[in-house]
Amino acid sequence: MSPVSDPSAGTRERIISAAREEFAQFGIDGARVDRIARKAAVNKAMLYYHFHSKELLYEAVVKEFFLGVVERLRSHIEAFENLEQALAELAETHAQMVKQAPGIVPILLRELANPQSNLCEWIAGAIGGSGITSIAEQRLDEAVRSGRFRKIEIRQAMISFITMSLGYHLMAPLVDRVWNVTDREVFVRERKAAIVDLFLNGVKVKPI
Amino acid sequence: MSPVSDPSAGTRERIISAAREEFAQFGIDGARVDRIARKAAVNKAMLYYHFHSKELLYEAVVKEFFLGVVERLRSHIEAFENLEQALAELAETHAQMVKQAPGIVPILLRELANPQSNLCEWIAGAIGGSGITSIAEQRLDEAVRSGRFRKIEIRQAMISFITMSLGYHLMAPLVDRVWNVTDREVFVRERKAAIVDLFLNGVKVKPI
Amino acid sequence: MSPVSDPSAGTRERIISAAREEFAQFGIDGARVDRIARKAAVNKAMLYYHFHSKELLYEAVVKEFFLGVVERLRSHIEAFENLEQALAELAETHAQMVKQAPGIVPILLRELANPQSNLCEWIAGAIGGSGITSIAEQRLDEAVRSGRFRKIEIRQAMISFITMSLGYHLMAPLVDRVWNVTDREVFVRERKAAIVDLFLNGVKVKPI
Amino acid sequence: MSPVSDPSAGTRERIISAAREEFAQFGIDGARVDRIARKAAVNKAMLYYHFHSKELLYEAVVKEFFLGVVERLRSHIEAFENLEQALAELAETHAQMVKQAPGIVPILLRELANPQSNLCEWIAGAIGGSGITSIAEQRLDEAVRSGRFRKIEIRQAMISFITMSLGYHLMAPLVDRVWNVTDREVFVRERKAAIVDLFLNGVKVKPI
DNA sequence: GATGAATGAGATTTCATTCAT
DNA sequence: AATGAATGAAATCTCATTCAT
Repeated sequence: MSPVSDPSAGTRERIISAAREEFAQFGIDGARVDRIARKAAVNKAMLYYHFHSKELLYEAVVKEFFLGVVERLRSHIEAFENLEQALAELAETHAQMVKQAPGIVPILLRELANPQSNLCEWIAGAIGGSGITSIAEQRLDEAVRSGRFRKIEIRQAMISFITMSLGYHLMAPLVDRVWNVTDREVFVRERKAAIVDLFLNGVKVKPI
Repeated sequence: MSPVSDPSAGTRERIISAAREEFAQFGIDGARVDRIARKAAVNKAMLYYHFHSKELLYEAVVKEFFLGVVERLRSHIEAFENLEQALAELAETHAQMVKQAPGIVPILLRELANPQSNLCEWIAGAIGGSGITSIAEQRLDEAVRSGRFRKIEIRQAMISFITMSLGYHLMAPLVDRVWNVTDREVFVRERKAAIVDLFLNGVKVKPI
Repeated sequence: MSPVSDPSAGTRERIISAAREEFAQFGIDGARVDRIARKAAVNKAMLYYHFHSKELLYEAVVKEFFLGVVERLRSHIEAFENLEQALAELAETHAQMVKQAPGIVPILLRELANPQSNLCEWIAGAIGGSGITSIAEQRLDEAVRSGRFRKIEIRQAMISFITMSLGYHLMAPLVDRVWNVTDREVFVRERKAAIVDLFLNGVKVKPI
Repeated sequence: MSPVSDPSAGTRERIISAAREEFAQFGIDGARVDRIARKAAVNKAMLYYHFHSKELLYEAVVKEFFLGVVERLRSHIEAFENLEQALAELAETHAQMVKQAPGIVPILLRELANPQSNLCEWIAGAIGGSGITSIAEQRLDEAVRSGRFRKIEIRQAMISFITMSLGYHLMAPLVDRVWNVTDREVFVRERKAAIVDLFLNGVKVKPI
């Protein structure tokens, strides 16, 4: 609630940062331009000087936010050649992302909920453009061709892993209550192992 | 946009139905009381007569909506003793639910996004209360004890299946674009088989 | 400045009346919605309830205003068969109109000044639709055919009379200063005779 | 909309010129300082550096504009001794002025509409100071004294001619629609003759 | 002379909610 | 149960003007 943005940062950055918080907490409709300005310690008119409208400010926030996230994802992933490690790393990255940039979860959720969202399109483009998915696809493809993995549908498999990993973080407020998860920190650590285990076992060719 | 509710239905029902649409499309903050009243073909004051406030109307809508859904879930699930069938049926039920009550997805997403939501709590209660999870838990437990399944963490396994199934529906607007899903109908059908296959393979004890 | 509208009048009427004053004094851009609401002794939101926007309120005001004026013009004119009397009556009506509905002059002036005005079109339609001009045209035509008037261009003649009569009222703030008109009341009385005299002399066939 | 002012012209001139356009189109209340600056291709602050306020800029524009116009009027008029020619020339000058400096009409109209305008006073002074009216008055006076013209009220006559000539240009958006003037160019040419004819016939002593 | 950023006051409009009937 | 009109508070956005450089 109090002004959180670094006052030495540029005005534009302070606004973006304050807006990110506000949009994360309240969504675009619930967000209040007044509050954003106050948090950013700028005159309300400055918002409009820099971003023209609440809507465009929102877009700027989301795009900047996801660009950063996607970049981090990409740089984390590509280092790994070993698929087992890569999966673990992916799950770990999801967890860290959620922890370090918590605003991204509600923002993403609300975009998923918005039937007119053109930002989903944009986000998909950013993810696709980063090459993450094609790297993953290649690795899985190799594993299947080499006979290490069963003849699974690769696309479905990728989506399964993503939903198990990221999907949990999105659904956590509900899942945690239904399954009585009390210490999320611990749970997430265990989950990382559990989903890699499930996935690999589900996918690998059985001996004999 | 046009009044959709059956005008012969009771006023209360017409309002609930119009409100469900509105809240699904716009969320609670984006929803407009005027629009709801117009869609329901009632005077705005009537809406307050029956529901006291936008907030309470929202709660009424959500609770009624989820009660129905949970009830349907439960009735579908409990019939099955065979776990393989039950999993397939669960995935199928998720798919049908999304198709027949499409408003539920955005509403759920926005509740997940709302940090102060006490409705998540309520929904979790409804799900827990329905006994679905405990039935599932028992079955998995038996399977592990009997040695058919590996010694997995049951809770994580359940969550993994749910996220693979329901999680996809929540994340579809993004996932479909990233992985270029064009015919969702077909994709969902294939997915049902894929996740049951992955799950069972991932979970079963391997033959020597 | 003080609330002038009859508080017993209907809300809509009070708003129209207050708005007429405001628009006459300040023009649409200079007008303030706050002031209109205060003058009409209504809540600002009422303006929007009844008229949707400042722009539409303005249109409503102008249309209502001119309809009244045109109607008065028409009823005054058509009584006269004698053309001399009709001209005098027209000049008199212009003078009375300006006196009794003073707001109409600035409003008309500003519409004339507005290149995008579609209200000028509308006003022209209202005038044309009232039949005033065609009555006038017929009478002049008869006078020319009968040989009482010279073979003048009727359209130019009509416009000449109108500009001499109404045009003075529009240009009065300037004309009065240039020609040092101090008592406008007297001046207007004299002018009525002067323009009828000039017009008839200018138009009539000269006795050999 | 695009910057129209000659960029090689001095800053001050560019601002004046852009402002003239803007004020002509929108009036002082509708004019936007931003737009003027953009059209003049200068920084907004520059505008304040040179003119101190929107109001003063407006005054500067109007005064410069009308000084030019009055000067042109005067130089055109005084050459003529023959009154018939002088009248024709006056009408012609009005027409040219409107064509060459079209912004002047809306500006004048809005000043006429503004009850607090002190610019009307100033314009009247400029016109009076130029001597146009006194020249005209003398000539008419001579004509009456010499017996060529009837004993008309000279002031009314002058105003009648001015309103017939200039008044048409002010009221053209309305008049053209009411009387279905489609080719204004042609109409204005014919009008010049028509009003001189009407005026002289209206004013001259009839033979016997 | 010139600029980009900043500001305060206020403009129009919106919206959940209530009142009188 | 039902309505049209009314309301207050607040929302978004605008705009003339000024400051720091």
